[in-house]
Amino acid sequence: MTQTDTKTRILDCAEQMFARAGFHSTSLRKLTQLADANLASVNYHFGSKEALLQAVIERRLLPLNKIRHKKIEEIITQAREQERPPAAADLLQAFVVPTLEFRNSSPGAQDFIALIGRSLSEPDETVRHCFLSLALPIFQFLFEGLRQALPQIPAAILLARLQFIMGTMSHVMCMGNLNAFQKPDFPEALEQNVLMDQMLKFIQAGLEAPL
Amino acid sequence: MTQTDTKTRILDCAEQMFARAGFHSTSLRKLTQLADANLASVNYHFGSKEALLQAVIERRLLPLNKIRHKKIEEIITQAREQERPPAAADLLQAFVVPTLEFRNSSPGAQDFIALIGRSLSEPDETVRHCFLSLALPIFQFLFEGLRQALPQIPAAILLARLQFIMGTMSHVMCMGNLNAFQKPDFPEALEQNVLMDQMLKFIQAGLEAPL
DNA sequence: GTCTATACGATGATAGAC
DNA sequence: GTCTATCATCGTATAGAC
Repeated sequence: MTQTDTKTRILDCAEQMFARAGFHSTSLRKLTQLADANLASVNYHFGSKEALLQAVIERRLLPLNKIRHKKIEEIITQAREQERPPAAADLLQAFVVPTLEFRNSSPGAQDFIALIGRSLSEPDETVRHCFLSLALPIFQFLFEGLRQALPQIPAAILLARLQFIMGTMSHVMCMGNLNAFQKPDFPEALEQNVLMDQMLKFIQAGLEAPL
Repeated sequence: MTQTDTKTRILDCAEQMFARAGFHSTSLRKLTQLADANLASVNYHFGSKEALLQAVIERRLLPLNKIRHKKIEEIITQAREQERPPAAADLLQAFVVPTLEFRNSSPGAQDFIALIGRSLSEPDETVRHCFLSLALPIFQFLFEGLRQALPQIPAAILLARLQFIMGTMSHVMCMGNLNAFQKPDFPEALEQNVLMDQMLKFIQAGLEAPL
């Protein structure tokens, strides 16, 4: 065993490469080379390339989801104690802010967030499912909270709006501070914190848009 | 020459397969098999797989962008004649509505819209650039219109909001009516028209969110 | 000009011997 | 755990038939 064991090194490299080049464009040869591991070690430790992806996502998403779940739960119980419905803005923040904090917690986390941001619109069924199966419970929990917060909005419409929010988020998470529209006569990209603050304002306004 | 010529058949099949399985997951062998063409014909007609993608995108995006450009221009000149700034909602509609109409114009167009929806968050640099280079001018034109419509919003923030809008749109375009969160105890997906109407309301509200 | 058949070199994931 | 072999498949190039 070296400083970090083979399995962890593979996970770290996979996270980075899957995020930056995409799952299918990442070859196990390059990956194991970068991770200073043998080509066959991926199969040994994880079983297959897809199982590696699953492991990469699980490693970070399960803890993150626990935090998000707890925060959302706090908002809901706090509101119930005060015998009022939870505020939609609070619920959104409880979901988004931990994601952002997590994202800034380590370099690998940033890659990871980009990875899951993309997973939502992944063409490949299996890859998308790999992410969705782990993410659905927290989406559902957030949705239930929002139902209480905004009972005047029909459930189907609220769900659609939640999807819009996920679209916005996943796009921002993918791009990071890299502005896709960057051109000479375009304004400079916003500072990261400001961008995230603006995103929250954007999705809050959209969520509560007039019917 | 058969009913449709080889080049068109290849374009049609590529559009469908790139959209549904992704660019890298689509092999030229399966593609040419489906298009009832020879493996080498892609290289003969287009030069390479990437050039084929470029051709697929150009074929539909150039005409669509012309329509969008014209509509946006109409809104702007109309506003100028009445010596008032254009309305942000009108500009957004001028951009979004032709996209939706186009999307419903043919089955292939639906695949195409999904394809470009995904292109915005494509990990592969070359694929993303292939789309962005064709889409940037119309983004920029829309941005200029929005600048006039909402002069009170700082340019950098407005640009960020335009990015959020593109994120929402691309997500919806990718998914189509397929609800990613579909689960037993979730509400039914909205009808297509209602979904699009809701999307417009969402992005309009987000765009004009309080600073 | 179009299309076909076939070959090439590279790379894919995986499995079995060590 | 590693090394190496294996075999499928990839995108592309080319030579020649219609």
